Amino acid sequence: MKYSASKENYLKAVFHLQQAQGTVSTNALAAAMQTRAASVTDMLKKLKSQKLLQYERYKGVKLTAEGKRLAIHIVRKHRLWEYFLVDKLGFGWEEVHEMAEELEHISSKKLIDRLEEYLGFPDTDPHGDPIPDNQGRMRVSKAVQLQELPVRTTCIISHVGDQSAEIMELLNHLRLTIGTRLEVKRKFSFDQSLEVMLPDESLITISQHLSSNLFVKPEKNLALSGPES
Amino acid sequence: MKYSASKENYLKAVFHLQQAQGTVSTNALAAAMQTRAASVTDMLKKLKSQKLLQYERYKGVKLTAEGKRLAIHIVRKHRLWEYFLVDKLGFGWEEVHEMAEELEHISSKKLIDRLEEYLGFPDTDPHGDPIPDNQGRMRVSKAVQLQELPVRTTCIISHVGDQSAEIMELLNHLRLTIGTRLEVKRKFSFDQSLEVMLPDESLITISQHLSSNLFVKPEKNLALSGPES
DNA sequence: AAAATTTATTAGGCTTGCTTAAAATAGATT
DNA sequence: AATCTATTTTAAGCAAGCCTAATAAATTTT
Repeated sequence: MKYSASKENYLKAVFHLQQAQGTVSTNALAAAMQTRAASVTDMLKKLKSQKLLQYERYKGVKLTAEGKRLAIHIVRKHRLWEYFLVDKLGFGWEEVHEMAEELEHISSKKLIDRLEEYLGFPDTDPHGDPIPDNQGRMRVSKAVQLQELPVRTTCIISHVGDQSAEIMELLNHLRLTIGTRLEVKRKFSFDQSLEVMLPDESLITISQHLSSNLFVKPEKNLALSGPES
Repeated sequence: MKYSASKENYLKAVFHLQQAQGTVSTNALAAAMQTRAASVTDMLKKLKSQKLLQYERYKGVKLTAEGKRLAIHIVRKHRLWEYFLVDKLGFGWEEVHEMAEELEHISSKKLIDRLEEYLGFPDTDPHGDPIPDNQGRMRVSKAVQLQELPVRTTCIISHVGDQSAEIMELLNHLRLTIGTRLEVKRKFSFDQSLEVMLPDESLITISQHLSSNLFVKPEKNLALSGPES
């Protein structure tokens, strides 16, 4: 069965929102889809009648197994195309999101499987997000928010929560990319900002807003190993 | 300015039809678009109001300069994606048309220019049709219909007029591909069929219907050079 | 040239995905 | 518990792109 680009976008948005929230509200969806709550209610009824999600008036929404399967497949397409654009066509990781928003709706399953093979079965997209395999299995990322790390921890940036051009502009300016190694030096309780050290030993300050969007893999801290093994 | 996939498809269809016919009738368009004449009339009014084509009721239709520019750009995208699918992803030339019908509507101009570069600025798509450059210039093919060649001429298949799966099935069966060298051995006036010789010296018969869809580049006949140099 | 036929257009209606404005429900406040 | 407020739904309507049926114009036949 084929679904419209609009329906696919709703499924994808519910999928992403329910990662965080469990069940998704009409207003949250309207914000994510840049549309009005009334439009969302309309669409939820249609998607419910197609058994792609569970929906009770005034009670929010959750994907069914089938809805989730479809959503993951769209995420897979999005991330594989992003990888293609960066790795093969030489785009910057900050400029590929919009193009991938269109390419993710290309329907051929065979095409996306061949593309994955051509790209060498990459694990993650250029933003560090995991790429689901053709069975919908996604390697779970053990990344945590930079915000949550204690002082003196070393870590590596593994992905970026927000995908906006604005955050990309800031990250480029600070010379932060996927794979950059950081050490948390200080935390300021006043505004929850962090001071971190880059590989070249320079120090920069990161706002709470930014650090909550930076996901990192903690690195075993060689300098001081804690009490646990 | 961005146009819907449907509008782009109409422009492309008018472009292809007016190559042959000069001015295009409503019914011809309806057949090409697999829709009804009434729907075509509706759409022609919209495209006219956007100055993409010249249209007078009951008098058929022609693209304006701007409409033609857009149509060529869509053809460019279609053919570059086809080339990508065959050359990079390893699809057969007979299976890529449908996928390219979707991919041709991806809007980013930068993407298609980068893709062209990545592919090495190919001249023709896998069907032998010329790929317009990013200024819309198309290398004019000097190909003629196989049908029109005189007996004893040698030629090379350069492209295929029809893009259907049916013609592909037949060509695969006869082992005819772009680049195959042929010599016209006999012409039968009864049904306009041809007997041609393949590189392995085998002889096959080609119907008028097929030979009018096979475009060839005449090769200078080395065996017997005619009176003209 | 009138009649018959083909071709094209108009009229009215459907679905999808969106909108605004009004009404209903849920959740919070007193 | 009653009221207020925020959230959500319903109602009505619009544009795009399609449909069928009816009508009009052009073309062919007689």
